[in-house]
Amino acid sequence: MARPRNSQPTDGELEILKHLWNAGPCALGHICSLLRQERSVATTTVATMLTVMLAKGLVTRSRGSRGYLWSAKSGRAATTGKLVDRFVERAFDGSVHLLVAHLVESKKLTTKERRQVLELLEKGAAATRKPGSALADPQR
Amino acid sequence: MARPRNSQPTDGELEILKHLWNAGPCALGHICSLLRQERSVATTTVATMLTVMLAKGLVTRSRGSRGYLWSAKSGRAATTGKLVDRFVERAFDGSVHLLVAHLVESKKLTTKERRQVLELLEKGAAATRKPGSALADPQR
DNA sequence: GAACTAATTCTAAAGAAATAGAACTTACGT
DNA sequence: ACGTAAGTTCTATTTCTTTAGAATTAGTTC
Repeated sequence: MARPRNSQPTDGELEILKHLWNAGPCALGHICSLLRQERSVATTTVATMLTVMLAKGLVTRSRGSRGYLWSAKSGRAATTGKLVDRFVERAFDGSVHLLVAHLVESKKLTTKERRQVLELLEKGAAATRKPGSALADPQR
Repeated sequence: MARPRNSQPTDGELEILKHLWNAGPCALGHICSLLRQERSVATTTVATMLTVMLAKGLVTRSRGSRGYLWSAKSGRAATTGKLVDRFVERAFDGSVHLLVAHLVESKKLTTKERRQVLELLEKGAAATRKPGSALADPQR
């Protein structure tokens, strides 16, 4: 069987994935119009990107009325999780705690956001799940 | 006047910056030996990267006994902050709150880390909260 | 001061990413 | 059924990153 070829999406690929997550399976033309809400792009450019993404295992496709319907292969949460993992590895030497400390210490969180985070932590701590628990598995 | 050319460091460049942050101004050879703790790399490769980084405004250099001494231009915190900004923009459409929510909801934070985050938040938010708030006790 | 070696600069190739033109296929509407 | 527009595939260019050889410059050492 073909190796999964576990590549991370590039910036452009991520834009496409976001639209696919929002809209579900799309034809090429629809993806193009979604992207064109932000910037101009040729149809063939998007087609080439989708082909690359197919080879990378980021999208799947099924026959539609005309051509294919393209879908994201992994869900938003799973993909985002991998992106976070990679970023933490790259910028914080793998320490999530360092990232969170940075966020909290920087001015990036408003007072309101801080309170919302506290609430989230409260909920999370209430369940007191030990590490390794199957809860919140991003692989969906 | 020369535009600052405000580029983000690539993965390889970030590795070099990390070493410069730790070690302070270094000669080329020293940077190479630091990098070679992880992987093998030719001296000319590192030299080329440093030249590119100089053009990007990521490093500065001053005359040393032999050749230059290279230094990171911006500190760790400032650079990391920009990296976080960019990542949040890219993966979470600019919402730090979404990133934090993801971290809290995923299993990425251990119970201990969660408590440490709470403590950090306590410090930061202390001014805005009323004494005796139930939020102060994560183990409840 | 001659040899050794660190460092620099120049050149360049390979790979990834983004871009799109050209040509071909095919479904849809009238 | 026939043309148009959508979709695909192939090819190709540009830019960026990583990589490093070759040639050169210049301290260090003996």
